[in-house]
Amino acid sequence: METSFTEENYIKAIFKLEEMGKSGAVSTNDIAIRLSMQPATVTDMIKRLADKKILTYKKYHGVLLTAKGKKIALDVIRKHRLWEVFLVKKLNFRWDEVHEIAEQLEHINSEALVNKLDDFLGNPKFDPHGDAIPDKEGKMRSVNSYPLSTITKKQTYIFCGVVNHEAKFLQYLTTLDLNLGNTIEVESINEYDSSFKIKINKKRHEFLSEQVASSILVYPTNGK
Amino acid sequence: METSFTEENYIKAIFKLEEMGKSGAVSTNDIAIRLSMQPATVTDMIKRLADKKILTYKKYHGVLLTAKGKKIALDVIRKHRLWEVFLVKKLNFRWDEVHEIAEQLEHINSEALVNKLDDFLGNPKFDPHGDAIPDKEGKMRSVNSYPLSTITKKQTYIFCGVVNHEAKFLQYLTTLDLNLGNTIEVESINEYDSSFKIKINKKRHEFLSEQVASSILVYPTNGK
DNA sequence: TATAAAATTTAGATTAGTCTAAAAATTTGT
DNA sequence: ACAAATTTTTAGACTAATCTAAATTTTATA
Repeated sequence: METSFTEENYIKAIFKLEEMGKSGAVSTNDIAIRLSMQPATVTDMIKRLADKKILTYKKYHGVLLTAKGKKIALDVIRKHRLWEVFLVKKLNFRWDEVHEIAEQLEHINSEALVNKLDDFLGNPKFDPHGDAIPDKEGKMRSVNSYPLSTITKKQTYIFCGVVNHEAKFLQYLTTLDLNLGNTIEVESINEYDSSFKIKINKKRHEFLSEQVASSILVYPTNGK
Repeated sequence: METSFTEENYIKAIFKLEEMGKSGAVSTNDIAIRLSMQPATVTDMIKRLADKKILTYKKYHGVLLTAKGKKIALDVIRKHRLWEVFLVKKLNFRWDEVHEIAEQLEHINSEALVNKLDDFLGNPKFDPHGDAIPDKEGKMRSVNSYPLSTITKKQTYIFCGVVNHEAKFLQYLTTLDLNLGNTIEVESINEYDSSFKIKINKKRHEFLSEQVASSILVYPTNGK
């Protein structure tokens, strides 16, 4: 019934790959790459997870989480994101410092703890990177947001999340003083290199490369 | 350099046994009993810890922690006790509920986290059971307290700690509404069964068996 | 559509942490 | 001080999680 630290990391990785891949089974290789592990190791583990009914596995054809597997993944993600809120809001960590610590805290096993933590934090719906926090049942808000790089209309958007959680990237946004919830007014899009000229919070003008724009999620100020 | 979850539990157990035993090496058997493990398993582990210079080991003659081993133990104890304060003061857990959760949290590895947690809690000196919290350097307050059962003088004492951390025992104290910091006035001591008649906070009269009195730590209100 | 390339699995090995049973060393009780 | 009891260690085995190398299956391409 219990899942080990290691198993939880596999389950989380598979959950994220399923989300990204949109439809279709998740391959052994993709899991191996995501976890920096050898494919042979992954084969062993997915056999064990299949025995535990956490996923379905067809030899040479990848895996899919069962409902049970998805629930475990969502529980771990819930804990990860709540702990990130705690670290930023209560302990004053920066948003680029919390990921590694939350990777440890997410495996602490106590239903009472996660629920009391949730209440203590005021039942937040989003973590410091703008990711939605699943509730006890695994349900979470779905926000219609898009990478800034896919935007073509020159209008005003709200910066509501990041795709990339690397410290270097987050620190770069901090140097721009670009924070979650800020408005981003698209002033022009460079056809040649797909870079953006924007105005942040109706005040400062900034330049964003395509690389940066593709890691920034926004939604339009009007429709949402 | 890093210590595993399992190693940390051995180190902590040995530290506590050294404290209890007062002088002399800690035996394989005592460690095995404390950790509910087979002596053969303990022998294996202490060999590994000796290789890592965490303790000194002489075959058939038990172990003693090195300075390095003691520092690791104190770091784990510091984390355990700070997390207990967090659970009780911030998340409203009862003092009888926090031990198991803190047993997990104490192994989270992040110096920044423990130090920020310490500050967030206001740098507490004692945990919810009255145990002193080591600081960054491993130093902690030493309080001259004694089990109530060793008291012979009929005077007023302060209830400042418990020896026994079992939930059942703590819950019993809660039903008596006997809390850390309360005054305990010793009214009489039964010679026959060593039980105590006391007055709590100058208000309520209660009866404590020798068994309970031996798990309660007090210090006199005048001298300390 | 046959074959080369890529992905996946199998086989065999390693380490940490655990066990039981047997052997060895120490301690204890006359 | 020696035999019995107790404690500790050794030997051999197991599981979870990992690896490398070789074999197999699938996929892509010419």
